[in-house]
Amino acid sequence: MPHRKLVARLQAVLGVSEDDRKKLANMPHAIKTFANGEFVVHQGDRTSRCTIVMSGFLSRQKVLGARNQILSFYVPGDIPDLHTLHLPVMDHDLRSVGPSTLAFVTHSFLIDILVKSPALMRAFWRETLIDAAIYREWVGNLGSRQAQPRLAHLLCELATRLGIVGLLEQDSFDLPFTQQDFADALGLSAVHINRTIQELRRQKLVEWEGRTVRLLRRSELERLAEFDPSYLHLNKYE
Amino acid sequence: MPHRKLVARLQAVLGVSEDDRKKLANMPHAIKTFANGEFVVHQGDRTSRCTIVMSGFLSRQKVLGARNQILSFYVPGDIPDLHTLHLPVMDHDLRSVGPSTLAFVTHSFLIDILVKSPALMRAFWRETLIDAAIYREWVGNLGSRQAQPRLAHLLCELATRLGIVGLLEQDSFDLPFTQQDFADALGLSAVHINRTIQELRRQKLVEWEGRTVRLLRRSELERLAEFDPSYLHLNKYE
DNA sequence: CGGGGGCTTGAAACTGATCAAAACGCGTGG
DNA sequence: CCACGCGTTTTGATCAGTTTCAAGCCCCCG
Repeated sequence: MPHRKLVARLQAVLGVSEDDRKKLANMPHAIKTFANGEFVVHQGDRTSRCTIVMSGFLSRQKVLGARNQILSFYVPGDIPDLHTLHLPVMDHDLRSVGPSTLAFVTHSFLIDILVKSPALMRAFWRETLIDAAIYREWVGNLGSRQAQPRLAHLLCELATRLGIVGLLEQDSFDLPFTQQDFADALGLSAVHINRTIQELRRQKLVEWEGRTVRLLRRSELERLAEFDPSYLHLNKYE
Repeated sequence: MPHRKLVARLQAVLGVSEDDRKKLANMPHAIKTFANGEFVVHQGDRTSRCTIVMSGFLSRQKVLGARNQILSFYVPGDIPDLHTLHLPVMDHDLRSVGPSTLAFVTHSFLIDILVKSPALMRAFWRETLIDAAIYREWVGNLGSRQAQPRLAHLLCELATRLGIVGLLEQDSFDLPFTQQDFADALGLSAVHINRTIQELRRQKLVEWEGRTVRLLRRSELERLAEFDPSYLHLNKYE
């Protein structure tokens, strides 16, 4: 059952019936692995299938002038292009950060099961709304915080989202991101990201060696980042 | 028929049948006017109705540290809190910028007509997806452009969105926004917004007196802003 | 006529960018 | 097993864009 993480997420986010759970578990799908940096979908593509992240990470990005702006990250269990159900032309790229394994499900199949199950429709719509809430939070993060709290906020978000799908161990997680990736996501230069990380290390708020990040004194870090997870709408009634 | 602008928008965005159009036109609703700066909904409120902007402007905002970050603007025809259908707890404030007239429609009524009309469901879901696409664009705008193109991009977006609902005359439009509002939206200081406006004026890219903005040499301005309206998904098949 | 909010201006301070180079680490091929 | 090479991280120095603070101005509204 390859969609375990997706099903787990949908359940965490909104009660899904036993019947619907079966439908999800038995979705016809194609599986493909992607190498680091490989494009999954290009800006301007018209697509007729959705992507489910099974392992690894994706970034949504857009080339703006000289920059490669990252608009969001996706973790296992996410459906980064669920919106293509109703907006089939991609207005940005989807790219693998580190190696990843993805499942593809056709729009027609999804539409079919959504039409038959209002609860599932609601759950999927809700997923796209939470995606939007995350962008909103990023707008606030980029618009109003300086480098240190800005980076801290992203780390808190990633930790929380990874926690939902069981990829967090004692506030520690593996990320295939380079410092340049953080720079691209946060609107800062790679050099400044480096110095900001060092500052977080110096303050004993994170351990960060290679691709492994551990949040120390997480509540302290969340205070610094003004992180309030309510925008992730983890409670299925909110 | 108070929802003319909304109906016009939904038609522009996705074909809606004659029957559905009637349903929309006859929605039971309450109308209320708001003064400049008045709050429509507060962060944390649990709401059971949606708001349609009939005239004026709303801003979605959140207090972050010392800043009052504006996350988006809404123009006539928009439904700024459509997402509360599935995420009833607001994670930010909704506030009138200048005086506005708003219509309120209950969730229960909307759910009812959406369940009965898949086309309408699709149209509304799509609206929330376009809302998300706008946030994405803002993330890119804040993360990768400096003051002048950043402001120019926002102006181009507002002009385009106002154009859809017929509030643009020869690239000229009225905005009740102060320079501080632009600062709050763009993550810049009011002083710098002021200097940036002056620079745009000096380059004869805008006329900007009081509350009236006119875009001169719009294509030039769009080039400066790297503005590509495709993210607004005005074409109903994209 | 007075008051106040918004706009404008100037000067100084600061955050983060840029440029450049060195150090590090890791996989590959010899 | 070592040497090479390339991408990433780190460091230093200088530079640029933007903020902050402060004051003055303008204009509309009461």
